[in-house]
Amino acid sequence: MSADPSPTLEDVARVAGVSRATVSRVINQTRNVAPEIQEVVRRAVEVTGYVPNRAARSLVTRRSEAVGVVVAGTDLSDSLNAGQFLTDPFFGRLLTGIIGALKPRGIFPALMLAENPADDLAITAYFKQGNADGALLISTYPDERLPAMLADVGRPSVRFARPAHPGPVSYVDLAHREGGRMAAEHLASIGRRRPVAITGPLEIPAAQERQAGYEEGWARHGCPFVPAAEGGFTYDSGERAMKELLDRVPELDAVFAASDLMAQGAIHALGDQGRRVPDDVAVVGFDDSAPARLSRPGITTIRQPLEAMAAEMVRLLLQRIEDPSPDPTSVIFDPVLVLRESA
Amino acid sequence: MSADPSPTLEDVARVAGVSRATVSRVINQTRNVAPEIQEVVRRAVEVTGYVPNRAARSLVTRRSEAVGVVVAGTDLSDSLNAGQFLTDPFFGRLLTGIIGALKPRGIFPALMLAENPADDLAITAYFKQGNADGALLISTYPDERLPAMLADVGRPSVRFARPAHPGPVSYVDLAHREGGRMAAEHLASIGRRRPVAITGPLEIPAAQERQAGYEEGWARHGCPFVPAAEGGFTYDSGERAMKELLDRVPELDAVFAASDLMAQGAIHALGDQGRRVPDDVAVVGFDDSAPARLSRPGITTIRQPLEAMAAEMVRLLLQRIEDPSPDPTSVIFDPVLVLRESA
DNA sequence: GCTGTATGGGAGAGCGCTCTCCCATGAATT
DNA sequence: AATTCATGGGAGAGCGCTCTCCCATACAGC
Repeated sequence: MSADPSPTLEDVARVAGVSRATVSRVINQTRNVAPEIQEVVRRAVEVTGYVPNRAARSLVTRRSEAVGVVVAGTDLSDSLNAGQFLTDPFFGRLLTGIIGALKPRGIFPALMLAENPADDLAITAYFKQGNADGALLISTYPDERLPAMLADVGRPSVRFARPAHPGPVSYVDLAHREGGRMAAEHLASIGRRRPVAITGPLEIPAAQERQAGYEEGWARHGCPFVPAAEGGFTYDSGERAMKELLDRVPELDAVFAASDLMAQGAIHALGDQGRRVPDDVAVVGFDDSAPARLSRPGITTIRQPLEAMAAEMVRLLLQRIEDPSPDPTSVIFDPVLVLRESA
Repeated sequence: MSADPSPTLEDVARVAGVSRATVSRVINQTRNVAPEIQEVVRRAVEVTGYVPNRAARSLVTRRSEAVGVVVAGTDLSDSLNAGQFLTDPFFGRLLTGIIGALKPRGIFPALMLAENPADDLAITAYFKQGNADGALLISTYPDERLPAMLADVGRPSVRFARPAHPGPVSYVDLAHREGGRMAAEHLASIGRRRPVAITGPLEIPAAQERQAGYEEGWARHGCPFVPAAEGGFTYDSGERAMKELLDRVPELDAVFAASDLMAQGAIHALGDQGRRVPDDVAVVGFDDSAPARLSRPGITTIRQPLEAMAAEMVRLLLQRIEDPSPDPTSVIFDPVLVLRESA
């Protein structure tokens, strides 16, 4: 069963009675080969159990047929934090989407965590060695170094979320502003009039835009000012922000939290103060992550089509690997309002 | 900055004024080289920005210096489920541990999901092509096919958790029985006398052993029979099992749930019935995952040292890649009781 | 008939490394 | 002084592919 010296093209050629070149042509469908010879070759491949040697092929094609998924962002150097990031449902959906989109090409992505500048260097070296042809970057915080470093070693990258500053990187993003607007629209449509907001970290463009859209939406409904507290996307920060807002705006009846986790924290804080959700206060989250689906009450939220976005990232990257000449491009996806119990 | 034609060994040799072989020796520290020449070579590497070409090296060494992490288990074909598995905190900790242990070697693991037999084939082909030297297998359910398939193509694998049937695979596991025993011991030590259990799926060896240990522990404390309900490791199944047990054994005062998620579900069910935790009923979970830490009350649990286990998996795999001749080995880790509020 | 042109196959160079030989040198042994 | 031997360097083969040439054949057009 296990042929120790793995068969080579030469072996297949001998069995098929043709030259190495012909076998290569059949396998790569790179030029016309007479149908009957194709058949013979294919049978020989079958018989020998031949599988092309990736290293040999890569050596001449200068392609590894591999891609890397780089997870960057907050300092993950304490393992707890890193574990939590990998654990983030948001990330899980994205990664699953990436793996699924890569599977038909027989590619399995290499996973890397970029926690500090030393990691950036190691990752760049990894790409330069030719271990992977391109990178998919996922980072919660705008990260400018890697795309440029990778571009320097001739490796294209596609980023999830728009970078803070334009660079040599394509990206896929959500229409965050539109998402915020949808949240306001929905809350207004169910008769709420005293909105507040729990924003994400405002140095993140996405957090800014969600908030801007939300405010814009309320402005249209005659509510020019929306009290807001800044959170950090986490459960605890949502809880804290909610407490603060309850102090500042006791009469509030609607909350938009820029992440489901913060929405969950907010709902907890509301419960502690005896406010019922959604009767007293309606809550809308963002992401449509597991907490939104599973917690009680289920959280009405703005869904990011992460699987589709992941597939698009893959498509963009493979395209740029194929032909690096065109400029980086970006694709923006529309969010979807998902109704549950909280609003 | 970006040298389009990446420098080769030849280039470095020319700059250093030595032969290709000498440069190779310095880089790989493979034979004695005069210190002053080493210095010259190292400077030449610096100057040229040389990085060895992985493909060329792999072609001759027949090593890819890559490893794969294969996530197998329940049918993940619906993306929801798969996303959830990647999302599992258990998995996140393990994966983080693996990545961390691999990092010093400059290896970034390729992530693969094995959802069905076709995937097994694709994964095996991937390894046979020489894309990776060995596999780390993580599956919640005993999976027999892959280790043998990989062994057939000459790739060692290390599994997380003991396989149902012995095979050509090393593994790392927890002393589950001991964990169950610890849970019983602790519950008995705080004066509980009416224990019940929510087990994991009993076709899983680990679930069986946790339960066996738990029963053994109680037997020592004069409680030969422990009512049990089977769950599926999930939140919902824990809630359901708890309800069933409350019906069957209304006087219960202690619960051991074979996963933190089930413990969380159980606590929820207990709350619905007006039972206070831990005053009326003490609850012990298993894993020490995020839910155990973050939920209220915090769940007293049996911790798996997943990071250490992941590091050991990596160690075992690299060792077997280095020298495949010795038989597969296994390493068993001891669990740790983590005290929180629930018991 | 001869040339022109597809069509399909083979020969062989060469991708960038590693590693086995082999050789030059100088120190140690006799 | 002659021989052995350890030490450190170079030459060059070859890993398994791809791909550019080149050539043989078949068939069309004149």
